[in-house]
Amino acid sequence: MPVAKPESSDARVIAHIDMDCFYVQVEQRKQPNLRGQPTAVVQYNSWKGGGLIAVGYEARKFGVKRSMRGDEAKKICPEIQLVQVPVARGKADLSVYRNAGSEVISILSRKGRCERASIDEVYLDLTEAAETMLAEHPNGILELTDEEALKSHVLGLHLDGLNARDCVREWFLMNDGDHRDKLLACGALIVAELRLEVLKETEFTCSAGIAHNKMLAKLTSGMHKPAQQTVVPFSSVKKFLEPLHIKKMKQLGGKLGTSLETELGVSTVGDLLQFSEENLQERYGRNTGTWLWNIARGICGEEVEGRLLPKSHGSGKTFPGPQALKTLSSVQKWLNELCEELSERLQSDLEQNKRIAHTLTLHASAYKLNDSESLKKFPSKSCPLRYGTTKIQEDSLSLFHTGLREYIGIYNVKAKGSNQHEWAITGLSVSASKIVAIPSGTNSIMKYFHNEDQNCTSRKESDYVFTNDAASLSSSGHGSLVQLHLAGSELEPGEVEAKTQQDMPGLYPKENGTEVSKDSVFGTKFTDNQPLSFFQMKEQKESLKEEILLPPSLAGVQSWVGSKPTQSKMEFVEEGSGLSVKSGKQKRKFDTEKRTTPSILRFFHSNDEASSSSDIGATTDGCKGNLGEDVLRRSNSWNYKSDEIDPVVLNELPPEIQAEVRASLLQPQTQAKTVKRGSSIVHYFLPTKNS
DNA sequence: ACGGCTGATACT
DNA sequence: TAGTATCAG
Repeated sequence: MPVAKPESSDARVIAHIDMDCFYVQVEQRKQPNLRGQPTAVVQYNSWKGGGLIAVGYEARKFGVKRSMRGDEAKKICPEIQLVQVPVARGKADLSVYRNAGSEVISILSRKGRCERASIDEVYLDLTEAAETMLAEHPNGILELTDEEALKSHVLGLHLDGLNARDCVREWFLMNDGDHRDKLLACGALIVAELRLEVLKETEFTCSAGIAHNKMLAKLTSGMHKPAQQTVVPFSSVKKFLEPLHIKKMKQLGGKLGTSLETELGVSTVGDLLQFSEENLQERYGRNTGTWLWNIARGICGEEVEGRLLPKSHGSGKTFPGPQALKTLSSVQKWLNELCEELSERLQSDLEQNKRIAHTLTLHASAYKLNDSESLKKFPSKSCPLRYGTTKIQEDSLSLFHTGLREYIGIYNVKAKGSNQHEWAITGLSVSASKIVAIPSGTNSIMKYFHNEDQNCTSRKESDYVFTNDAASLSSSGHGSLVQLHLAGSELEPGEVEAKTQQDMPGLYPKENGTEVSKDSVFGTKFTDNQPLSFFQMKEQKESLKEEILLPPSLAGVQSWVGSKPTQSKMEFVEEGSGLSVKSGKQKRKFDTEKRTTPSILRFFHSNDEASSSSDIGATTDGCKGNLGEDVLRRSNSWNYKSDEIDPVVLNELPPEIQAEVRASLLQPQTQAKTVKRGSSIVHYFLPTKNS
């Protein structure tokens, strides 16, 4: 749920940009003859004309609404042009809209920190740009105000008698005005400029809200559509919010908003003001309580995250009612389609953005026939993600089996075996998450992630095994380190070292290495045959929480040990299809814990003996087989908390590495506190230019 | 027996 | 953690 964040004392300038009926615009650009005509985009069309997912403004005049069926829309608006969403692999494919969104983002990210909020929405932090502009034009910005900015809507402006336009001009000029409002005026100018650039370069129009925080910007970006912008001066916040229905507020459109209405009798934001923070905390918990208290007053400290790329990719499809999947083979067929799309998107993310996803998750929805517990939810399952279409397909199917067994229950499995008519699948989706950027300058790693077609015919260098094992490997026992194993590769360790060094100049410390302090080590020891380089984390004084500090992709290229382990306390164990590492200490721990295994992170592995033999069981029924068990094992196999990188350690790294580590951090919300405003983390997420 | 598909976030 | 729930558009 919502989380409260204090708002900094300094005034910020935040914009929320919202593309106007985006999918429709994309289609109209593709087919210019549709411009000016009532248009909507529909998804599938065999059943009642398909579902509308975007409606153009001309069509809205007729009362056409999103989530109407195509047939309904035709009734209301016979002239309506219904454009279908592209279909690929038997399902809707939104990639053209995703790519169009990327075009926009790459333009908007020019002027400040930029956060991709959704496929057609963006937040911008324009504080620095606005401050700079104001500093350069202390006597007013009239000469800068262009036509577009003067069309802004300024909330709370009294338009008594005067021409609205003159009022706005006056507001932009205010010499006596509040400093904060002057900043907003600059922000409005910048946004107007950006919107024009977007229009010029993409042919898309958008609307915008400009305010001191995300909440207010978001709230107002949609107030005047299409192709207009709205400013929220500090002084008008209170009056603006008071009469607003609470369900209009982001996060309050659902159950929480309903609860406020029914339990507290609150219908407008103003009504919320009567409740003390303590009261709200008692009812909704500390975080949510404070958050509610704050937003009622227009306070919202949420930062604009510098993120231009999505944090996950997914591909899914529903199979409503009669189309529900009732056989394993139909499930497999559809999973294969979904995985194919996902794999394609992962591959292009890798090529365009140099990012690697680490987790594969399967979601399904199902109902049971003739069963009292037919409401039970199908469990989601996940495992480490291996690149390659068929690997993703295999793993997804295993995850499905694991989920299915849990769903129908172990007893039924035993009794009924492969009875195919106890369940029906109404929805399937596969997604890839924990996406981490590969540090720049490590292009060599790219070739280890190619498509499986290439994979089969090329060398077997894909035998790297990233081992990422908290607390088990460091000599101290408390620290952690991350290692890259070279298992059975045709490349010799020396070759790899040379390669890596060549690709990452400056990555390795100088000959004699750095001084190693007692508590905190960025140690690297080279011996002739045993290059041993690793980060060892500082021992936590207060807690023994395990922590792994680097995303595996980073860690993997920055440190590795030869194929022979040197640490005396370790033993390498062949287990299933991968290498495991155990320390004596950890062994005990694992033995007492249910189905825990030493950690192994394998991004991929070769189409090798070990993997194919035990990895994925037969796709037949598998009520008894250990289908999915390997997957389950892998799913426990790694963890790290990148936000727990010891700053002492981090600061000892070469500057460029530091930057990369920071850029790769997961959990940006904790990071946001320490990131200086305007420090350009976005730099590491270069926009992808889609042609 | 239809609002589909895709994403983010927070809790546990 | 992984898995669930909620929310949004």
